[in-house]
Amino acid sequence: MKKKFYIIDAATRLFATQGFDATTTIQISEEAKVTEPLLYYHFKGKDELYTSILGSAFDEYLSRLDSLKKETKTWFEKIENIITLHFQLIDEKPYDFYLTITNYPTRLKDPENVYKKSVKRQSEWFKSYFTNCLKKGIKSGEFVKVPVDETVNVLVLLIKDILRQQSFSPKIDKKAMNAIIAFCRRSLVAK
Amino acid sequence: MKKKFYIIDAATRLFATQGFDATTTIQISEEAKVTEPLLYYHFKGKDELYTSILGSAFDEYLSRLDSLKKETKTWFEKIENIITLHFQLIDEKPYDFYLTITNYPTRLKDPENVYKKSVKRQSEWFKSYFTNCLKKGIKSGEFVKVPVDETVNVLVLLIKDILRQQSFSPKIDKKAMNAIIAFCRRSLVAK
Amino acid sequence: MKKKFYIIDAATRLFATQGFDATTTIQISEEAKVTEPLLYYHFKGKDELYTSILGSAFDEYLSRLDSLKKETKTWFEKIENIITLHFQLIDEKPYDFYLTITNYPTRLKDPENVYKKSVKRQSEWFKSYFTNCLKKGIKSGEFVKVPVDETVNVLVLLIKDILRQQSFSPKIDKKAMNAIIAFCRRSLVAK
Amino acid sequence: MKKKFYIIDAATRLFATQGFDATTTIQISEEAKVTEPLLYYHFKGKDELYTSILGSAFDEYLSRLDSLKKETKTWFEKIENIITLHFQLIDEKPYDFYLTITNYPTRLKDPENVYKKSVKRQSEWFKSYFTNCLKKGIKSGEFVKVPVDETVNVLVLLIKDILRQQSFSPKIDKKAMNAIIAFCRRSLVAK
DNA sequence: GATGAATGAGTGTTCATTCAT
DNA sequence: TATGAATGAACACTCATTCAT
Repeated sequence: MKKKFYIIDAATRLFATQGFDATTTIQISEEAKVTEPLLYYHFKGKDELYTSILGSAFDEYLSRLDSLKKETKTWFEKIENIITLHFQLIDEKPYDFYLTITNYPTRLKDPENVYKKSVKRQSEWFKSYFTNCLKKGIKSGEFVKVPVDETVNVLVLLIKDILRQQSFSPKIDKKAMNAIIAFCRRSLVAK
Repeated sequence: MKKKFYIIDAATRLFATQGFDATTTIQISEEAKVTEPLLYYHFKGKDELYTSILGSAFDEYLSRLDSLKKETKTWFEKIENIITLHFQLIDEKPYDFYLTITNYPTRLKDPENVYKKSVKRQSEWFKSYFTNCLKKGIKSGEFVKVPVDETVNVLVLLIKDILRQQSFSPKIDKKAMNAIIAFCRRSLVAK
Repeated sequence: MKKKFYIIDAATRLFATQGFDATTTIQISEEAKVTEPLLYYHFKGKDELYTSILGSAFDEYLSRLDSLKKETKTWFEKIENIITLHFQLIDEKPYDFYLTITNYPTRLKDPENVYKKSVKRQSEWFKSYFTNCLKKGIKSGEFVKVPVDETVNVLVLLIKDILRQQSFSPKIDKKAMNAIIAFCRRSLVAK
Repeated sequence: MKKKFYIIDAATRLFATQGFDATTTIQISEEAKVTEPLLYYHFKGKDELYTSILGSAFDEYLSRLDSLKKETKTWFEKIENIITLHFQLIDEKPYDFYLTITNYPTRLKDPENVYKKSVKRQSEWFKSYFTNCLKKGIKSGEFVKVPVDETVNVLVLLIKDILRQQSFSPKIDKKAMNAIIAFCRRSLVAK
């Protein structure tokens, strides 16, 4: 059972750094210090190993999103929290969370649509979260009047790039994080 | 000679949509309506075909950046132009320019460092362009006082995501474009 | 594991009869009644398969040379023994020993210099063996006075051709063997 | 027409040094400073190019054998002459004459049996030449009594090895040549 | 749980050869 | 004579996967 964990660990790292196609089952088994057939004992195949990892990553990702503080003093604090959270996530598990934003490997079979479903959930989560924030913030006068839907997209875009940009850097870059937060605050919060 | 162009065309499309590893030489030749060995007559191999395409894409990309209007009324107009340009680029040649921001395929051999050199040039271009804009704009009072280096990074991040996001959509999404521009303007331009 | 032996066996035969370049991996696998990839499970590639076979052949060859009787009544008997041994070797394993004298395939990669090292050992062995024989035999008056170094070369030449000539004949040709021995005896032994 | 000669020249050199299989038509054309299709204008293909070269080489070889002095004082002089001739041949055209003794490439098509016929002629020439020498020499008392047929084989063997051994050395090695002649003289000529 | 041995299907690449000009 | 462009057939090799134990 310990060995199963090694496999997952090695595979996650390799998939994230090299991509699905460039990672071979032999590489995974060697990196995990395990023989190749064991991989097939624990998983149906390379595809299932990937979707399994991806599924877990998305599950944790979404549950972390859900665990964000509900109560905040200002609406911008909600946006700030989400940016901060992503820097934390990447710091904890860079490879796992990076996989949630890489392109879906074209050759991967995903009969249960693990990827598709998760992406949909994630995208809906963001949309509803940011839409709510913006609408309420504008209404209360905290935010300037911005076109809600389009601005939501800009924010999602920025969030994704945090994952992409930071994934393989070792430590939280506080300056980068604060710059992004400040950039958004100036753009949204009314004087 | 016409056939060489077909090969480049097909390869660009496939590399951009499927990735380097998932694209096979036989796929390229079929898509280009050409036999496989012809690919090896015009290029040393799959690797050279890729780096050749990537090199051209970067060359055009960088020359388009250089051709941006030097004279502008305001400093923000310079930033606006660069955002607009990227929407145009993607509209013209979505596959070519998408390749400039995808991850470098780990298994690709690039003995002449086409990729590395181009990325360096591109990154230096952006850094110098945005740094100049911000410094001058702040000095003149057009922009609010922001930490220059960190804000440059935020802008670069946003630009790259325009390429990524829009690459496979057919038409320029004016609303999305204007939202990004407006988002940046509010964040930078002093009232 | 039995199948690994079949591969070696088939490869040896084919390399010896057709040469390295003219022998394809598929031919070897068919001859060995094995699938092609198995060849790559047991050996790194065609090159390593060849050098592995060549290495074993040289090892056995040199150990057989070393096992020659040390004690002989006359010095010529030593030369006679070496000629006889070569007829025996070819009779036992015609393909293996033939490989030790064929030209080194120009396209073969031999990073550990299996071939080069073995050829050097072999050539030094012959030189020292024959030089010793001739010098001692001349001193004792058994042999006529011949220029040692040059005559050594003539003898080596003759030995190699025994391997070459006999390799693909099924049985020891006693007449041919005795003719060579007699030819040498008349040329060397004093009346 | 000059270019045809370049092709033959380059091909001969490459075939001799690398072997038939390891030599590609591209290599030949590059070495000859000619384009590949020209090779097919002058010859039916790689096979015909090889057999053509081989045929010429054999023709010249056999005509040189025929041109040996008929009149000699002693019978051994005839044997001496043939050894000397081979050192000369190799000195003049090392690649051409080397090809006459390399193994016949298994994959080569030779519909007119250029190789087979030439080898037969050559072998018959040697047999008749040496048999005549030995018989006459023994009868006249110049040679010791040796078994003719077997000794002929020994001599042929030695001759072939001269070609093989010397082919890629630049200059005639007089010492080696004299050693071989002396070796044979002692073995054959009666005191 | 775990593994050494084995394989079907495919991958990038090369080669001798031909075609159109 | 001469060549740039093109191809059918084959080649060495890899990969995800399975089987027997």
